Amino acid sequence: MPRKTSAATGTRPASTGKPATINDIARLAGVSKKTVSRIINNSPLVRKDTREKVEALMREVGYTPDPLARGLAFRRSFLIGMVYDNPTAQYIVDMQYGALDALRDSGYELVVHPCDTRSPGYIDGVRRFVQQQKLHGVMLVPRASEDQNLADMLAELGVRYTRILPMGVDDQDARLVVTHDRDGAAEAADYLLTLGHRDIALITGPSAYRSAVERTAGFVEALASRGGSVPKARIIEAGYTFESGVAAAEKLLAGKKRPTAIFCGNDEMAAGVYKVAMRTGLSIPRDLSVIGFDDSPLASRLWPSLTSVRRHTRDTGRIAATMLIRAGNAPMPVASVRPHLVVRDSCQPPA
Amino acid sequence: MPRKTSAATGTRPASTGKPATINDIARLAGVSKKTVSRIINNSPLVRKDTREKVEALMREVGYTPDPLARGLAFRRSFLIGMVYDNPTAQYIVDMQYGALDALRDSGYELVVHPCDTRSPGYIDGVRRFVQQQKLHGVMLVPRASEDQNLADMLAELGVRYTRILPMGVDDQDARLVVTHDRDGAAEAADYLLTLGHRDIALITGPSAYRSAVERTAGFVEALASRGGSVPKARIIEAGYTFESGVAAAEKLLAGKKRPTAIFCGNDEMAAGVYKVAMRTGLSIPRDLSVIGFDDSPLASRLWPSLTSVRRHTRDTGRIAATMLIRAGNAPMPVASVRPHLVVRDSCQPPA
DNA sequence: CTGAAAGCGCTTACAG
DNA sequence: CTGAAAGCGCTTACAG
Repeated sequence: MPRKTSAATGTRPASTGKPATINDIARLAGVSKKTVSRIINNSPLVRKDTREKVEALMREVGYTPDPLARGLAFRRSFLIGMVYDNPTAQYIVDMQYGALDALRDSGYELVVHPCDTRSPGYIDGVRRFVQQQKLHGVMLVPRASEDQNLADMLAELGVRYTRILPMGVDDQDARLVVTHDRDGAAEAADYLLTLGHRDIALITGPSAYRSAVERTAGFVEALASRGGSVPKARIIEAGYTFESGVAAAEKLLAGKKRPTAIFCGNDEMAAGVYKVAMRTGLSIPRDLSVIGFDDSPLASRLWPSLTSVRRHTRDTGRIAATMLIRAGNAPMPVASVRPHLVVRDSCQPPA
Repeated sequence: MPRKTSAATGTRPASTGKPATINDIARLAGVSKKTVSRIINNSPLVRKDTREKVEALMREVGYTPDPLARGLAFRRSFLIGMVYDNPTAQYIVDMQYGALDALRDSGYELVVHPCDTRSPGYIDGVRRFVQQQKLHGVMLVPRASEDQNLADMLAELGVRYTRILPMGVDDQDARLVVTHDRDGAAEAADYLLTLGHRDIALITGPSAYRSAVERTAGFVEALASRGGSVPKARIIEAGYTFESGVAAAEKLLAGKKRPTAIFCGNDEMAAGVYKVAMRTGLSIPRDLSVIGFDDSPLASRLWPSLTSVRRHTRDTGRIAATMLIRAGNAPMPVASVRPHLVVRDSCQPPA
């Protein structure tokens, strides 16, 4: 049987199906495996021509180092964990896509780890995950990212992690991605004021969620800074769910003294407002203006399409993952992402 | 400084923070590391009392074998890859949750790998992913699962994989999970016939998707088996997207000879029908009955809530992952999941 | 700038 | 049923 030989050198054994190892490269290049290792790890202690020769060979052979072997020797895998406790599918998927954008061709892979922050043993579950897999880094996504105990556990383990948070927080061990939810809510407030609304109601997420607190504060403060205000009775705390949005809207729209606009902490609850308005015979936006938060696909599926605050989730995920795999412990301790309002058809000046 | 000693033996060194290794266990148990290895791998070649003694010790110490080291020795990691090319967030997330249900406490982890089946190099991308990570197994999710070339590549690599498919297919190398989309569509047809509809239209997904073909066939055949039929002009091929649903609905609802009911290949397109109906002043379900497919969250967010076919995606993911990690190449080559109709408020008898 | 030795924590192949 | 030796494909620590 004729052996296929490398067109370039003639010395490389026929492609046997078995991937090349560091030993193959070292032998073929006539250097020690340690030199190959230095090249793999971008050590400066390699002569330029040696490096170029070996790199060319690695490309020709299609060599990539075995992450399992590297991981064993490094005592650390090439896996990035994404830890989250969030029911919104689009948000999670966008975050994953973003992370994968950053990880593509980096040699790192993304391992997903949803958890339930309300269950007592969840921190231990994350610890086992991180420790056993010897993760290279962990992305903490809201609301899991808000749990200081989780972050403390990770810091104690000495594993690097990023926290994606609606606002700044004091954490020396973390790399932070701040999403500035306040700004998005403020923009919504400005928009409604500009349209002429004065009687505005809020349906907020649970006050145990920082995102809910931030969005509410951002909205109320922006209103106040322009002379507006929201009476307490016009603020209803709901649960970020469709059903809770329905319940809140029923309260707000029951009497004859209805608000002319409602700002919702997310799109799900805004959809709940739509449902109640439809049932009640109220026309959006003629009788009632509505704004959501998330700019989920739902926003454009509703009729009329929903004005909402876009969060740039994919960018957020990309930045968070990049901070984890970037070489060195260099700067970039805090990154920022800012939301912005996407205007659609759910608002108009009050009657 | 007082050393903490094991209450049980007094011989175990204080927990130093460093996880125990197979050598620690062997030494402490007074057996060879090979015996510990046999126990880890459930070999029958271990005396019962030896096994129990060692297992108790492992539990006490909190020992879990290092997947990196095992992977290196096995030449195979403990990672399951999920390969998909699907834009629907909820579907992907449900599939992931299902897979994670199966993987929980199994020692395996889930690595996600979205891809673009229309890009030319995507199969090579999956190959590199599978080969470099030495994946233990791969889950192929629609529509990537429909690509025979992808499956062939995996078979050639000798890696085990599951294909989740709308219908049966001939693939000796795969473990199959058949979702029987036909049955769900047939149930929708029966329901509309029972309500009294005779002039029914279809908005289908792209005919290049097996799911679209199956759903259409299932619907049309069920109609035919009860004496009904759908004229060609009443079947519009769309793209599974909201926008394409809008365009299709505009055609169907333009003239005065409107159908009394529309069956859509997914919920996204059904939302498009809603939009056009709203805009046109048609009332659902009074003037028009609508059925979707997916039973996505969108279905209950729309008003009136959408009758739709539920797919049991999480179960599907759980079964597919289970087939991958189940020991041995035992039976269970094909599993089945069946959809069913969830009746809500979007249908009623025709006027 | 380069390399030979030892080791990461497991398993395979072989011997008993 | 049990174990000593060699090896998986890399890196660290040390020497030159």
